[in-house]
Amino acid sequence: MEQVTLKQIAEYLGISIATVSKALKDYPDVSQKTKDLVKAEAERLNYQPNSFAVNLRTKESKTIGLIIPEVVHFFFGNIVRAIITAAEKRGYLVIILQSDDNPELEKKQIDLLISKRVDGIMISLANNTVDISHLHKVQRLGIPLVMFDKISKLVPCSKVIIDDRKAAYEATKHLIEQGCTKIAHFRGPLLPQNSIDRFLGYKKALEDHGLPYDSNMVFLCDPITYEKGREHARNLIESDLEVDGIFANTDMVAIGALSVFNESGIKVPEQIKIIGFSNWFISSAMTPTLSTVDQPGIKMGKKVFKQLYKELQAKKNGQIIQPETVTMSTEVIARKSSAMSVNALDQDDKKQALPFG
Amino acid sequence: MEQVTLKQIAEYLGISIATVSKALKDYPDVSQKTKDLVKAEAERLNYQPNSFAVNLRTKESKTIGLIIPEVVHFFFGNIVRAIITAAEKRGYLVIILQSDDNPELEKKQIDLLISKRVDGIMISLANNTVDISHLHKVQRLGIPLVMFDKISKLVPCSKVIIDDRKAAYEATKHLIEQGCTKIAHFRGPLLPQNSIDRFLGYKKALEDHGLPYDSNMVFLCDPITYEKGREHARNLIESDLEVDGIFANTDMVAIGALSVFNESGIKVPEQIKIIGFSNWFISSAMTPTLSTVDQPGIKMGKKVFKQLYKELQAKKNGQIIQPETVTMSTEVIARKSSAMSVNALDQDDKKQALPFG
DNA sequence: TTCATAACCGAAAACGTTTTCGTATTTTCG
DNA sequence: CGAAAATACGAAAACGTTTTCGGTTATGAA
Repeated sequence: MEQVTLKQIAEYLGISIATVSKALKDYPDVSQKTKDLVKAEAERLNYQPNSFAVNLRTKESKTIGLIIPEVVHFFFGNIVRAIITAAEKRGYLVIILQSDDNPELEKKQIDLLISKRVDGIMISLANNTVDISHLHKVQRLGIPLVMFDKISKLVPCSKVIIDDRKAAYEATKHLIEQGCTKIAHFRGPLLPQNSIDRFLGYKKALEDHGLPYDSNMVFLCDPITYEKGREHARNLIESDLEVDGIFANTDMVAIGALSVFNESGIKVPEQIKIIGFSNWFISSAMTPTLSTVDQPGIKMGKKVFKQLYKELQAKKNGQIIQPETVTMSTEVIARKSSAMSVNALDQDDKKQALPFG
Repeated sequence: MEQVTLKQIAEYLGISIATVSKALKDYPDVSQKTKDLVKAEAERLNYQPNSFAVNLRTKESKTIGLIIPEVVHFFFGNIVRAIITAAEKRGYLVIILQSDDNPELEKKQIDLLISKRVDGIMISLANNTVDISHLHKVQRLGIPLVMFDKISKLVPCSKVIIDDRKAAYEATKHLIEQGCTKIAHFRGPLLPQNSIDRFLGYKKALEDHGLPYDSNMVFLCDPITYEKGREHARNLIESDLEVDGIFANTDMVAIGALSVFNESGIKVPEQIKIIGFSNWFISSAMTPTLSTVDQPGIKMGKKVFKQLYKELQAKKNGQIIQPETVTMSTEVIARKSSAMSVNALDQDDKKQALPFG
């Protein structure tokens, strides 16, 4: 029932606590004989070190914190999964907190993690976080910090991101190559760097291909939801705008739009082509299948932890490490929703997102 | 940079550590004057108790563990989110581990949580967990344990589940009420109680409505994936089975089947009606929208934590608590994929057009 | 004044581990 | 054989907190 302690093993064997401790950790100044004895006894009693005491003594918890806006989100879900797995391999556990895109909450959660004395923190910012004093606090306390996806350039820490601008450029370019000349953009909120960059990439692609930019063709989705996608698709239908392509900030929005077109008898991709963003699993299950931009969640998660781990090690060894920014590459996944002709092959759809369940 | 300790506050104010500690916790044997002084100083120095020391002293970590088969899963995602939020409100943090439906891993993770000395554990079992000795170990150590969704009846702990059998019964009944008489079931793996119960509910509904049960109409989906749904839908089309309805073990499978029908020009719901299970968000975004059974993830998550919290409190007060099993209610969500045809004659014609092959 | 009582404070143990440093014993080898 | 070196072990401090219990001072009543 009660957990065994070093003391009990020591008393049983008639030796000191110190020796028991050292024997279990293979210190060189313990004879092989006592090591064997101690280990056997520890095994027999099913000894497990009391991590509270270890934490107090070693001043580390082997626990790291992760704050994300939303767990129930395909992209983040993949990242979370990858981080948990990678961390576990290195003996770290992950405490996950969800900010609900609420900067106040985010701040509180940082404080919580600090008070729990986590060894490091990984965070993807809430959409409208502007005050970043809580992150500075983390750095002031010397706690390794890695930001990903939704980052702030004002915090001098390592970051793992994708090149949203380039990705959006490629997505828009894809539509152009498929023959679109009047491309609308369903953009995300005004504040986060991501949606700004995606918007800029869209705009740049138009310019580079000699297409006019028209601000009426940009629809603001705040929040970025399925419903907003539907709403703007209806707006589009009722307006007198001529549109033959849509680049949506995220798959959710694209799917919303797609559903409206399906219901209204507007043919996708014949009458209008659509491309989303993130490559959620579900995008490959739509009818027609949704073209999108693959955002490598799993790779990113791995990288995020790897970076944090590097800094944890550096801190242990008393080294100072320079912040690094890693940019992950993305890839346009061409599916039917942006196909040039109905006959267009959908064969190279091997790049599937991971299944849900 | 370095965190402030009680000792520092004590030295600064020229009083003892004990008094500082007690002042901060409003012990009655400290004068108001010193309380004010201490609190002001603590505030000024931004004092935060060292949780390692508190843990060691109080023997609790204010941290609980959560093991689920898959984070990237709509249903679990909702549960996770609800648990995290509820836990946070009570001052608990949640360590999340993902078993990947792997019993070995599950076992290791339980050990990890035990060694981290979490105050309690919540778990949804891996699909093919049969050996439950690790759970008995948890109970032997007196760690409060709550199981949910994927449970084992062999473990005497509190459980939060849905009545899968009844839910499946209702879903099947719904199809019957919509006019289906030849209903196939895409079932889940053989082991987990969930898929057994859903299968039994399906069978019972057939019997109660005078429809014959045919084991050829039951297709095993192991694992329960989109791909399996597609695969069996194709099998169905190529077979000479007459089928006018499908009850799928989960939305993912249903969506897989739906996509095959869409591609093959088979009209849903006119030629075949489909109902899924879980009410993933995406089911409402399909074309046609997918009928399903709503599984209240958020409510369940709240309940799971509430139950665990109750047991944590009981343990603190030295009380013994009887395990409780809470059954959450589900609800059939009727959407287009199971809608009755507008024209009854039309429906009859279609029925004759079957089988597909 | 004297004693009982209340109010306030601090010494110290305890939680279980890690690690330094000192000491006792054994071994080595000229 | 004796000194130096290697080997094996333990005492004790430290991590920062909580809490018991005893002691000191102020307060009030007799």
